[in-house]
Amino acid sequence: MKYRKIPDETIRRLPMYLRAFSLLRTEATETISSRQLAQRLGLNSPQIRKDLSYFGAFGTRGVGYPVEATARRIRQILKLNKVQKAVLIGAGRLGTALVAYPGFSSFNLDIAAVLDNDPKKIGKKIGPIKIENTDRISTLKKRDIRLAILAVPAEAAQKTTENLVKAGIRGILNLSPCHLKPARPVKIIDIDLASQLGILPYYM
Amino acid sequence: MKYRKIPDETIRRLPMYLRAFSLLRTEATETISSRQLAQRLGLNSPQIRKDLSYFGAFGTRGVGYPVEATARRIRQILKLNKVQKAVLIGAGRLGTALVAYPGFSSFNLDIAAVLDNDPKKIGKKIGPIKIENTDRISTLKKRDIRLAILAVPAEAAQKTTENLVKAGIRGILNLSPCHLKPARPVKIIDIDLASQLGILPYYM
DNA sequence: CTTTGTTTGTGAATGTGAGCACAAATACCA
DNA sequence: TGGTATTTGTGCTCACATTCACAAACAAAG
Ligand SMILES: NC(=O)c1ccc[n+]([C@@H]2O[C@H](COP(=O)([O-])OP(=O)(O)OC[C@H]3O[C@@H](n4cnc5c(N)ncnc54)[C@H](O)[C@@H]3O)[C@@H](O)[C@H]2O)c1
Ligand SMILES: NC(=O)c1ccc[n+]([C@@H]2O[C@H](COP(=O)([O-])OP(=O)(O)OC[C@H]3O[C@@H](n4cnc5c(N)ncnc54)[C@H](O)[C@@H]3O)[C@@H](O)[C@H]2O)c1
Repeated sequence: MKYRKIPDETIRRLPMYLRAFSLLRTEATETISSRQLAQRLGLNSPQIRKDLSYFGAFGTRGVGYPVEATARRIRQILKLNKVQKAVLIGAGRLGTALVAYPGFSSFNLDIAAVLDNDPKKIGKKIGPIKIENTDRISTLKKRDIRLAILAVPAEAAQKTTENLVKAGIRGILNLSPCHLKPARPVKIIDIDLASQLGILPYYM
Repeated sequence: MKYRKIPDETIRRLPMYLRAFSLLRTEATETISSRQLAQRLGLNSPQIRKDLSYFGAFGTRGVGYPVEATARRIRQILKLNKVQKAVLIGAGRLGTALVAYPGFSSFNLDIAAVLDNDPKKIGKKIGPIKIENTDRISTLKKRDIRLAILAVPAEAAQKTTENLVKAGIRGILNLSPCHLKPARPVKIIDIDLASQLGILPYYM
């Protein structure tokens, strides 16, 4: 295929593909066709083929995609072939749920630090990991932490973002219901749970 | 404007607009221009104007949009002008965080029931609300609960979905990392937190 | 009442992504 | 070796979404 910019939507789907391929491996499946995979994921099969073909041809015609090799390739594309460390800011209700979640490790994602500004929480542990004071944000760079999960109250989100960017953070998963304006351009993914629930009644 | 189908993307943004207008009301602002609002939300101003214009003209040229009236109108469009009750299935780490979250009420969303199948949890309380056994799913219809938040392990998600649909649920916010196949067509919104975090390294 | 400045509402243009349809490639069998 | 059944990879078309650009509407001031 001649060169074309890779759609953001394709990137957005890759982790889903990766999870499916990982699961197939545990089922000892060697190959899977785009049709079968589409069936599982609720997509159209040309969608999957096109998505994967952006990164070269790694299926076999008449057979399908090799599970092991394709998983490895997707991990490589997403830069998830080595462990990526993340910091959680805000050890509140949502934050602690995330830290305890074992599902990140299958993507090679590791919440390696937790920061909060509540003196009563600092020093306490969530599982194996100790909550640190927010001022330790400046140590993130040398600890090789480049991703952040932002789970602080909305009022604190903008200021925290500025500090994160100063600390060399390159990507932020923002769970607070507000628009962040980073000083330098940084990839930000917003997840607004309440808004999402608020959409549902419209479709009833 | 002549009739045109309302884009899903427009609907997706309405809760954001609603939140912004609600906030403006607390700031005692009477009107706001699309430019100012766009600035706050990180959008383009024509985007906002077009979105709102799908539902008729309710701004004033030269002035902007009336905060109070527009908020009311958006609530009406999203069917959030009356309280919408939701059930949470799965009182685990993520589920309890959601139940405790006060931010739903500003959308008139109310988590009115919590179900789990763990005998140790049934009967316990999360804040003011008692955890019920999963078999009580059949009582949801007569309790006027039409929305569900699904926060059970992935293995249980499909079976639970089938039961929810049987129980008359019309919309599901799915937090488990798998694709659901409802027996009848029902609006499902998937939020896959781990996948979202998994996207970030690509953009570094 | 007219002029000036502002902001909406919207047709048109542009951009982006999804889905179709089919040639090319491979496996398998007779 | 030739024929049949699959399934990939991809150009093309269509659908959807965003952005532009400007006329129409309104406020305020002189
Ligand atoms: N809990 C949910 O289900 C839910 C749902 C939707 C959105 N959210 C959003 O997620 C965010 C967190 O929600 P939560 O329910 O966990 O809130 P929470 O109040 O339980 O936790 C917030 C945590 O952030 C800490 N904090 C406050 N200011 C800080 C700062 N400047 N620096 C570092 N830490 C700080 C607090 O000490 C607290 O531990 C909020 O923005 C909320 O709107 C939460
Ligand atoms: N915790 C997170 O941060 C996080 C992040 C991403 C995705 N998720 C997803 O959200 C879902 C819930 O995650 P969690 O961390 O809260 O898990 P959890 O194990 O803490 O909680 C799951 C709860 O569901 C209950 N349950 C199990 N089977 C059930 C059934 N058939 N009917 C009713 N209840 C049942 C369990 O008793 C438990 O209380 C999972 O699918 C998980 O993959 C969670």
